Order: sequence, then structure tokens, then C-alpha cells
Amino acid sequence: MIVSTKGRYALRVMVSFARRGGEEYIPLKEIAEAEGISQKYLESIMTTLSKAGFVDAVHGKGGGYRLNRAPEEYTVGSILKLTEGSLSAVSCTSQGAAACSRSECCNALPMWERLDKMINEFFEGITIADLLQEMK
Amino acid sequence: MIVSTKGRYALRVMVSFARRGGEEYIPLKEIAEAEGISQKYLESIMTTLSKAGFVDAVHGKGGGYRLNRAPEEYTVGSILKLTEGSLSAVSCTSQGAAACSRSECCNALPMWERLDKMINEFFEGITIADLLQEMK
DNA sequence: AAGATTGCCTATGGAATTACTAGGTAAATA
DNA sequence: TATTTACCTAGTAATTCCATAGGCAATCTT
Repeated sequence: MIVSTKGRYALRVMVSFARRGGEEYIPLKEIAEAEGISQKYLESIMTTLSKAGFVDAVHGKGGGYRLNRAPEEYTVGSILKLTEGSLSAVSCTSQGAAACSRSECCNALPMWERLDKMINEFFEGITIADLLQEMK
Repeated sequence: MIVSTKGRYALRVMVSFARRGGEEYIPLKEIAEAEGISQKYLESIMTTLSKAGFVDAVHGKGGGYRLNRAPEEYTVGSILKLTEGSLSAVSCTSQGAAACSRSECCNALPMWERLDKMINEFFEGITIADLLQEMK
């Protein structure tokens, strides 16, 4: 599986922020309850998003998180790459993985590379604004 | 990750059989050695392929495995679906998984479904014969 | 300055999956 | 009958996933 709950929760939370709109800071607790996600687990995800500069965070009362760009400025790809680490379908092509000893002669490698490219373009072509609109 | 070693080994073995051509049966031991794959691990994969009717198997001396169709008759998708169980990128859309309670209102579901469709069509459009030809 | 509220950090743990390994059983051939 | 081969059932170390626990740090209100 490419996308675990971590990445899916991140997307959901970003959509949730976008849906609310506005510039006020929303505490994590409120988002976690609204979305039915474990508060503690969501903490680590929000910290990741915050450190990467995807959201603003302020401590203390009246603090919380908020988006710092328009929803159409966030691609799904950028969020998933951040939270999932990689979107590669096989370890062969994910950077950081040990280089496969067969890469020089592997018949399948070009296929994996085309797949990665296709998936990457797919996710880079969708934004939080698109998800916000989309209804089944 | 979508594709584990199980699926990748299965593809490699199928390509290996296709490369040899011919109708003689090749023992698993020989394939495992040629491909540098654990013999015992490969056993379970070959049994899966055999039970699904992808290869013929005969016991005893002179036995082993062989393809029962032309390489262009095997799609990569069919082999991966068999060995990996599912090619879904998220558990939300893989059949057999518990239905997501949010599926009725999930903003992301149409995206996951389009992704699955795209990946499926990608793999169904490639055959073992294609892999055999393909060189980097 | 104190206390409440909120985000941030580190560590831990159960469950599932992955990638094997071990050892036996069944079928076919020499 | 003995050998060769596929098939079946278990087990296991390592890793990843999905959290949980508890304290520390920063900010605001009073």
C-alpha cells in the first residue's frame, strides 16, 4: 500500500482547515474531535506539517494551527511525500533504499520508473482545493 | 508500497521462464539459483502461480515448472494481483478491507478510485513479453 | 508573577506484515 | 525401491503501522 493513515489523516486535516477558511488558529484538539482522529497521533502529524512550513502554529491560549497558503497552493503530492516519505511503488526506486544489485540488468526497472512518474504526476495535479470541491 | 518482493520475484521468474522458452519443465531449484532467490521462499510463490493455473507443474525427476501460455498472454497486472492480493494504493478501496465509515462523505474517495483505475490499467497494459524485450 | 492553554519532544508497545527458514508429505520417474 | 521433485504447515526475526504516555516549552490571560 502506498498511502497509510498518516498521509490520509494529513490530507483530511488539510481539507478540514480549508473548509473552515479564515485566519484564526484552531487547536489540534478541536480538529481531532471533529475528524474523529486520535489526538495524540494527530499531534505528530501536525508537527510534521508545521516543521515543513505547511501550516503556522502558535502556542498558548487562542493558539493552534492554520493554513498559510490558499488551498489551491497545496498539492496532494507535496503533502503525501512529506508524510509518507516516498510514493514509490517499489523499494527499487525509492531514494534512500539500498540500491538493487540487479538495477543494471533489471527488465522491470523501466516499468517501475514509469509507474512512479505517473503516480507522481497524478498527485501533483490535485490540490486541497480540488479535494474540497470533490463530492462523490 | 504496492509491490513487495513476492510480486517482484514472481515477475522475475515469469520473465526467466519466458527467456528460456521451450516446453521442457524446469525445476525450481535451477530457477532459484539462476535468479539468486531463496529456494524455499520461491517455493511458496511458485505454488501460488501453479494453483492459479499460470504455470504447469509436474513432480518427480524431469519435472518442474513451465509456462502454459505465450509470454504476451500474461499481463503484469494479473500476476501482481495474484501474488500481492490487491494493487490498491489505500486500504479504503481494496476489497476485503473493512468498509471505511466515512466513505459516504469522504472527499478523497473519488481520487483514490481514479488512482486505482489508473494503476490497474497501467499494469494490465504490460505483458511478460514486453518486460522480456525491455532493456534500460 | 501565576496558572491555564496549547504545541513539541522522546520513549514505549501491541498488532500486522514481510521475507524468510524448517521440516515433513505426496507424487512422479529411474 | 530410491531419488527427485512439488506441495503443505508452522514458526520466526525484523520492520512498519498506529497509536499511547508523560513531560517540557511557549504563549496568553488574569
